[in-house]
Formats: sequence, structure tokens, C-alpha cells
Amino acid sequence: MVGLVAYWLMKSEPDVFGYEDLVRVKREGWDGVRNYQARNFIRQMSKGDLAIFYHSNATPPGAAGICRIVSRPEPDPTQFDPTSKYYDPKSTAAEPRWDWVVVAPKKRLNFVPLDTLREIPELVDCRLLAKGNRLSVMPLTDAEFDAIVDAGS
DNA sequence: GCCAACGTTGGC
DNA sequence: GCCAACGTTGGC
Repeated sequence: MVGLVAYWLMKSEPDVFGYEDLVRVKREGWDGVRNYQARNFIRQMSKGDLAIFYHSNATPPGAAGICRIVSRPEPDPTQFDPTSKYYDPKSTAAEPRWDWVVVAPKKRLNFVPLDTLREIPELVDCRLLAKGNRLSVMPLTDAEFDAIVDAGS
């Protein structure tokens, strides 16, 4: 029996790591999530889930591609690294606070800018478009995911 | 437990 | 660079 695939949206700043970087490196641990709500969503991810790779803090911001979750959630190693900007001294190996998943590129989208996303009826209730939204990892419904993919295909 | 101060996110 | 929105921290 095939498990259900869940859909997500994950934000990254393309100046730091964009979809083309993921295409180039093929796999990347999604490090640096230091928000509990986002962390909890990461912990709900399963291998095989799909995510919209969203470019935040960009000109323009928008959906750049589809990626696949290729690992289970596991401790984000940067939390243990004192030289990392994501180092968390309160995190221990026994009780890691922060998880990541490894992602791989699935399909490049024709870039869907935020302005266009706002015009998609299926996305009216999407948290991405809510005022003041800062969540960097969020679930999408099937309809939301499909609508974004359609807009970029 | 409240809340002010502060830091971060992210669109513009 | 600005600033609104939000999360976290820490004094009380």
C-alpha cells in the first residue's frame, strides 16, 4: 500500500540557496529552521512528500520549483556546531531541538511570482498569503499544491 | 503569567 | 533601507 503524499511549501532566500542551487547539488539538508511551528511541520514530513520551493526575500518572491523530501526528519546538525550561525547552545544530542529533512529537486517551475500566486482562487486561504505571515515551512492542501504547480507548468 | 523590549522575517 | 508583523526573552 502506498502511503499518502503530503504537500508542503518551504521558503528559502535565493541569494543564500535557491532552487537552481538545489538542482546543482541534487540533495540538501534543509537547515536553519529555528521556529517551533515550522519545526513541528518538518517533524510531520515523510519521505516522498512533495514541497513547493519558494523564494523569499527575492525580487520578486515566488514559487521556483518542486522538491521531494528524501529523508525522514532528523536532527539538524548545525544546531550542534558552534561555528554555525544556526548553533543552539541549548540543544543536546540526547534532546535535539531542531530537525531538518533532506530535499532533492523534482521539477523546475516556470517561476510563479507572488503577485500571480495572490490571484489564484485556490490560494485565498493559504497561509503563505496571509498578512504578516512569516512561517518558513507550511503544509499545503492538495488543491493548493496543484494550483501552484499548474500556474508554473 | 504578563508584557515591554528586542530580534527576525519578508514584502515593498 | 523601511517597517509591519510576529516570535522570543527576561524582568517582575
